[in-house]
Amino acid sequence: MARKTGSHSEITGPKIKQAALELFARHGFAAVTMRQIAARVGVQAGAIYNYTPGKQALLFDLLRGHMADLLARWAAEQVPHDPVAALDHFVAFHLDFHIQRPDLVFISYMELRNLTEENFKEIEEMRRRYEKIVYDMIRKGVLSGDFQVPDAKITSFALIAMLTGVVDWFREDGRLSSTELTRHYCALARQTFGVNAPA
Amino acid sequence: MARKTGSHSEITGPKIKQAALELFARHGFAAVTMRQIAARVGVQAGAIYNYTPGKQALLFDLLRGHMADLLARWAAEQVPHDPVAALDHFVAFHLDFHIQRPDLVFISYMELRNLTEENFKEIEEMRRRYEKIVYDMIRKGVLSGDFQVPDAKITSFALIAMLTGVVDWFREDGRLSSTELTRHYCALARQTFGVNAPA
DNA sequence: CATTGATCTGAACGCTGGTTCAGTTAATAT
DNA sequence: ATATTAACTGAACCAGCGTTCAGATCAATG
Repeated sequence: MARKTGSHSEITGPKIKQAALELFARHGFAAVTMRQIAARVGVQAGAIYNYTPGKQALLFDLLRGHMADLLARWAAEQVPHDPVAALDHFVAFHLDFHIQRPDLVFISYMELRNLTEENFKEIEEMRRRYEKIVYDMIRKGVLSGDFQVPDAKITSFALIAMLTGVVDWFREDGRLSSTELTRHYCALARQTFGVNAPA
Repeated sequence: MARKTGSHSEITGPKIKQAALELFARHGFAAVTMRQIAARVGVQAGAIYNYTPGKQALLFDLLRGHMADLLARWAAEQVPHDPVAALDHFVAFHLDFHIQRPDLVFISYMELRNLTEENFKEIEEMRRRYEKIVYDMIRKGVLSGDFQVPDAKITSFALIAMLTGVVDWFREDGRLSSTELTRHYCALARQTFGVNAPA
């Protein structure tokens, strides 16, 4: 053998993923060319195919990795039993996770339809698992009497939408710090859920 | 002269816009070809250029028309003076307008980055005007003491996000009628805004 | 130093894109 | 009947696409 496996590949591989991520987020999957990705890495287009079977796989890996990361991190969280504390915990977790990955969040929503049917189903399944977590959390709070919401399903969608929408405008160097952001959204979510007294 | 101006064009023109709208919404602007649009209208690709300067103009006209429609319709609304009634009114208006135009709502969010910089600015400006309407409504309610929210700006974004997110899942033939939907969201919005007694 | 094989280049392939335009068609006006 | 012209066709143009691959490169090995 000569040249240890991955002497450059350990650099080029991740650089390709990163370049693809940034370009997909900025211009959209369909509008980005393999040559643009290659140029950003400092390589010719053909070299990309040493690291991925094609453009579709590049997108799919990004989305699957993102969703897997989201689910794994939530699974590792210690969620309080008290429904109101659990809500606070979820709001903080979701905001923190998402504002740290604006590009991934963006393409995970925008580029779903550029996945093949097969790949789409896999991502959709992961997304549903996450939505179910929220739904179950709300149901528990409703049953315990801590939450008062018009409809648990609607409320789960509304919560996710209002939280995830944050990445559209939040900037680290903006008016609000991420700590203040979380505090405000915890308060807002409690109101939305009809929580009366602070826990 | 022969053949009255627009004997067919009054049919073909709108059909092109409609076909472009549906295809852009389903597959994304970048993934749709002029030939696909033409095929759906029952015409050759070249014929489209009798009605629009190009693909970019097709997208821009759809987005500008949508935003202009939104602003014009809101301007025509008789908004109650009472902040809580005004909130209900806005929620009903926004939901009604958006669930009637899921495709336009979808592309107005998804395809912004496929606009030229110039065109983007024009749409962005209209969007800001709409967001200001919501912000001003919230400020009034906060000042009158009817609303209690952690931050008016955040709350305006949160409200728009949670309402607009509805088009992602709402279906006319689903579990909820649009009337029930509106009722639930009015209740949810009131809670979110910290409104105590029903008006 | 010669060998090896992971890594990358550069050119090519077949295809499809938006757009253009000379020419055809057909409905109306005279 | 003939002239007029809006509406459309069909073919072409060129640029660019994703992908492939034979060969160049070169750091580590023996």
